Amino acid sequence: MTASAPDRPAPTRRDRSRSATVQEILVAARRLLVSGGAAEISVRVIARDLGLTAAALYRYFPSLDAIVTALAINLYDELRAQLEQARDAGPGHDPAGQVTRMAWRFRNWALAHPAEFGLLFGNPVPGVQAIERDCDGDADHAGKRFGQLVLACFAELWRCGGGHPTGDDSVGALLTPYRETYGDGLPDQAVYTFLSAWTRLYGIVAMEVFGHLSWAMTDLRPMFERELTQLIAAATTPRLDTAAARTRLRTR
Amino acid sequence: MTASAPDRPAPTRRDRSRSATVQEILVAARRLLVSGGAAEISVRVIARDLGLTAAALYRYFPSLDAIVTALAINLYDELRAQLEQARDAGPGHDPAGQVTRMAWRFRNWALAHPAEFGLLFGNPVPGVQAIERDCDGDADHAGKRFGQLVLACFAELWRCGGGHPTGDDSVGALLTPYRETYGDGLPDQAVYTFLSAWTRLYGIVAMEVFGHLSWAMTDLRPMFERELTQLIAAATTPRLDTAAARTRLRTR
DNA sequence: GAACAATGTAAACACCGTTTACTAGAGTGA
DNA sequence: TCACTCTAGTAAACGGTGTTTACATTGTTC
Repeated sequence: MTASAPDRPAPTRRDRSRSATVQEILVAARRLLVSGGAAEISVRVIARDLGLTAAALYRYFPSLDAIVTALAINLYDELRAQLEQARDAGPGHDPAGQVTRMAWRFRNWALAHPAEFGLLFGNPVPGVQAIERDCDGDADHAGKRFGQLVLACFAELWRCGGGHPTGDDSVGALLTPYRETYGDGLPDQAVYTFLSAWTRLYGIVAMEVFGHLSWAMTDLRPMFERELTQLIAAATTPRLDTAAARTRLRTR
Repeated sequence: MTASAPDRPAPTRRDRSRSATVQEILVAARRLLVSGGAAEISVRVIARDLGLTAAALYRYFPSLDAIVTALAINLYDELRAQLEQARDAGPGHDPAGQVTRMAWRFRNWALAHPAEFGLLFGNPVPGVQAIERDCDGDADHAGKRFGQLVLACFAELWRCGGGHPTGDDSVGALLTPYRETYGDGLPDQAVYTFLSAWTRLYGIVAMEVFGHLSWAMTDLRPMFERELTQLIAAATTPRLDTAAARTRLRTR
């Protein structure tokens, strides 16, 4: 991140001091994010926290948006590390357990860090959109890497569950962005099922974190749990849910 | 909204001029919202648009947040009107068709008005949170009225579909906020199924509007369609999905 | 030690939300 | 009609923001 050349040019004392300051800036930025949302992040307040002038921060970041961007990348990394840890916190080859643990870890992280979740997965913010814009086609895209992490486990679950391709492959055409990055190692149906599952879980977590369902429900944990077990089942024995629903509709 | 007393005191010429200015303010605020998100809404820019001084706006709204709040209420009303129109744009008694049309209208409105959707259903914004805070327990709560509108049709669909209560009523305890406002005219299972359906559709729409799935998928319309047909089926013949999934899990 | 890049500052610019004091004018009751 | 009140507007100010500029200082390096 800090070293630009592929052959590390022996980080000097100033380099270390510099990256330490960068980290201090991001820590202060996160404190502001937590205290009152992304709008609260301010160059002058961060500078005050570090005992600096606002103008000094421009030696480290070209703009406020760049600070928000760097913070968002950090948060993506943190969340990804959380999921990796959850994935590896169980027995050897157990894709169902891995996916389950990762899903729960995601929900727990989101509820414990609502402001951070809002920055990454809520309303688009200029600094966060920049991540997706500037890294187009790059495998280093934070959102892609995050999706890829979960998808890898889900794919293993799909394979072990004996996922057969169904006759319905109408979704294939929609997956071109995915194909461009990850190729065609997985059947359309597997990728689609994963994206549908991810969307369902995201919806529940977002509803809960944003409080948009608080007028009706106190706790969305049971809903998350049901959805999750259903999704694991759908991944191991695919087609059952959708095929049943379609048959049911046709016979009405 | 403008008249405070229950017996209208004959709106004078000044009253009309006043509410016209209020509307102008909200129109300008919406233009800013559309142009670049909620953060773009600014007292001074609105005033400039109307040919006024910034201070003049404080004769109409006590703060910028209050303007955002009023705008959000307006948007809720607009969306509600859209859904009502979609509901009534079909044959007489057809709850399944009504719910389907409302769902599609919701998605279309969200995609056509991403900034507005973001204000209402995205990251919590101070001015929008105020709606939910100040109207606590009040039936005039915008979010509640919105939910109630869809729920009414869904409930009719549930009744006509021969919805039976299942043995699983563990979700009842979670619905206390709902019960406090709407009483117990509907079985727990019906309310829960509705909330689950609403959450699923919300997740898909939010993913698409916010662009969080653009790295993998171009168009979430087919996903929305599948989810919707599944949900209609689940409402008319409940228990089938969850019961099947649970049995499937148990026999693994 | 001299040259040089990195890091900091102070000051300014153009914005922002909000408050205050003040004024022109419309509406109203005697 | 006159006097009074209330409304809707203004200008000016206060403290806040992101950002740029010119300048000073410090640390590294030859």
